[in-house]
Amino acid sequence: MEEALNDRKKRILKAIIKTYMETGEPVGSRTISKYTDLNISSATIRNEMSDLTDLGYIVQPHTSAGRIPSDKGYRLYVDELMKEKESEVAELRELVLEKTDKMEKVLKQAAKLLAVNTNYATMISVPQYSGSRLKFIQLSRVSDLQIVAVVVCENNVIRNQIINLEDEMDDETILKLNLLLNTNLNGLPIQDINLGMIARLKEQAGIHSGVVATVLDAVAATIHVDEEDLEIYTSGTTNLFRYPELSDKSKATELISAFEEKRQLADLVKERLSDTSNTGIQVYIGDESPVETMKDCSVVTATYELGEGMTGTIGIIGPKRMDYENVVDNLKTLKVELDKIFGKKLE
Amino acid sequence: MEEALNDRKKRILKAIIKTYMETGEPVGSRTISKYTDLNISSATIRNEMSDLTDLGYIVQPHTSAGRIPSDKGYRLYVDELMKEKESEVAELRELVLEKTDKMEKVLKQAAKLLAVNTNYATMISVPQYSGSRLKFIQLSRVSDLQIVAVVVCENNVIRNQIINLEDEMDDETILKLNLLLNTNLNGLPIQDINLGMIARLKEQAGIHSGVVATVLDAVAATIHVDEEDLEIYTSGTTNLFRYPELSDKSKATELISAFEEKRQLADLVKERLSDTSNTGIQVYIGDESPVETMKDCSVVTATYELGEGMTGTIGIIGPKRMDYENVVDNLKTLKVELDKIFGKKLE
DNA sequence: GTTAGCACTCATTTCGTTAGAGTGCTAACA
DNA sequence: TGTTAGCACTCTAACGAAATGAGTGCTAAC
Repeated sequence: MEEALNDRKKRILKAIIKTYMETGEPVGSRTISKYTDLNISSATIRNEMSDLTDLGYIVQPHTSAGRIPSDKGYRLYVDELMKEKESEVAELRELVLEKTDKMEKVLKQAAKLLAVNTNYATMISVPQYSGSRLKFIQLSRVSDLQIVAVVVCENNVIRNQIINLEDEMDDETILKLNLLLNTNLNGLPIQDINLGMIARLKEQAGIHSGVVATVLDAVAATIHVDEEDLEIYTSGTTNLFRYPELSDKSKATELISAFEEKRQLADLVKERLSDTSNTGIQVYIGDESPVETMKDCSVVTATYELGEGMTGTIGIIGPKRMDYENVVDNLKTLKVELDKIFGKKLE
Repeated sequence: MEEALNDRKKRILKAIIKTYMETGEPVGSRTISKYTDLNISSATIRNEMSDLTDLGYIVQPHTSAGRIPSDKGYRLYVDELMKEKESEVAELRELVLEKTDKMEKVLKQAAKLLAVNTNYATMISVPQYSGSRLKFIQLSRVSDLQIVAVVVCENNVIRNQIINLEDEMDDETILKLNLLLNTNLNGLPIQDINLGMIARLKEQAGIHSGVVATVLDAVAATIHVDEEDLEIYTSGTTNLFRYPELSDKSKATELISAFEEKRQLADLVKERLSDTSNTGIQVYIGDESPVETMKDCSVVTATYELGEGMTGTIGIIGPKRMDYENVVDNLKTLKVELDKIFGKKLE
């Protein structure tokens, strides 16, 4: 029974899905019969539809209603039927991203653009900089009892933190500390700078160990960003209201909360990062989604890179009947666009 | 006709408002008649209600429905009736804010807490640091063609930016620039560091004017944050779904969008900042709101300070029938709590 | 001034009916 | 054997009439 569908069945399935994508209503045999390409009577369509139902590609909400695609149906569409068409469509709207210095702004804008272009909800995660190497550390005195630690990574991400001291620290000590930190840490991958490493440095610092310990701890904290701190921008969440199948109160509440809280979105990002095998774009349909809340949606994600192992995730969340072609195309162009922007200068 | 209401009318109005706050349904004379405190028959109540309707404190959605408070009614409640009760209620839930170093985290958490405590939507703006003074600037070389500018303000807010150079810059020049910047700018209020000032500095720099100009511009940009950049955290937007009068699709969409876009929330913050006269907490009922989108809501805002003229705004947005006492109390305690945290150490 | 009583209004609910979309099956046709 | 026309059947959505009931306003009596 898991044999490949014959051509006609595929064409009918495709017609059903396309129609359902537009209308959001169950589609009946007569509608498909009038569908341009195929000249088959509704009765024949009915027979085929009956088969497709048995095979699990479409379902009937109730007797005497039309059919709607099942997850399995969408899956086939995304894997096979859609690709056939891909070359035909093309013609992408151009994504005009302002060239601005601030990565943050670019990303916010990208999310917004994507939302406007697709009419779905979008998210984009700020790249994590694990894997990147440390380029430069500098401690500077700001006032008597405060120094500021500035950490620059190879990919030009900057972190900083004010360190409050118990006792004053003379300029010479600060200079020494700077030297110590830079000679020992520069060029090291961020994740190698762990507690053990810091402990060894503390020993080397020797004399001033008291104050130095404070400073080193602070530096370590500065370098290591909390997992929790994963930043995510979202846009177009209210687009979800456009789709009746998602906009009843309880579903909408759950979804919008997910977008506001962002914690669940972070799971999407993690899922994406751990999935190394991939060409770049991943489609989750319904239950396939790594996020429980989105089991009535489809989620399409892409990763973008900006060198040195910094990867971010873009996600589009919409109804299962989302326009997969358009979404995938948009993601592809956005990926290219982001590469162009971030390939040159960062932040 | 604008005479003060007699005591009984006030008590009845208060009873109507309190009841409506709980139920969200128009309240009838019989309901009020059974209301504990007052022993008056429903017929009498009807007469009084008729008067209150004429005076504009309550309205009738349609003949043969109960009454609901008008904006004017709520206003009276907030200004007079509520205060009477305030002392009775008190007993605030304690707001437990984790003591963390990151201002950002504290604020996010505060918004969330407030949302959970009140069941309304909340926002909190990251304090702008206009008015603060410059404490320290440091340029450091990061690589051959890059230097990083770190700017620290008196309130310990740190900004930084990578500056890409056209030509190499020797250590001595960087040292000189550091000196130049610090001697000229330290202690100056941020807003005084404008283009004119920068132009003068450029002249002083003399020889290397080419490169120096780039650097100075970058520093200026670093210091001056866009008005647009006002950061706002929100929480509990989906709480708005709890109130039927706000959760029909079009209203909900508009409101949730407002919270996502944040631009409109920024108007709230601005309104708040320009309003100097105030004791701290402001209640906008319905049309009084500075934000058009929220004309069906009530908005309660408070400002919190963290020294050096840095002020942020907290806002609670809910239905007109919000529990004003509780909201105001919560805001008051949160203000105190934020003062406690930020009074000592920042960011 | 307060209250009981009553007629009246109007939104909401209920329930039966209808209309229509769509199916499944059978029988005929190529 | 695959395709099609035709028809009975199913089930939802839409409609409308009637019942319900909450609430008012007014009048008359206390």
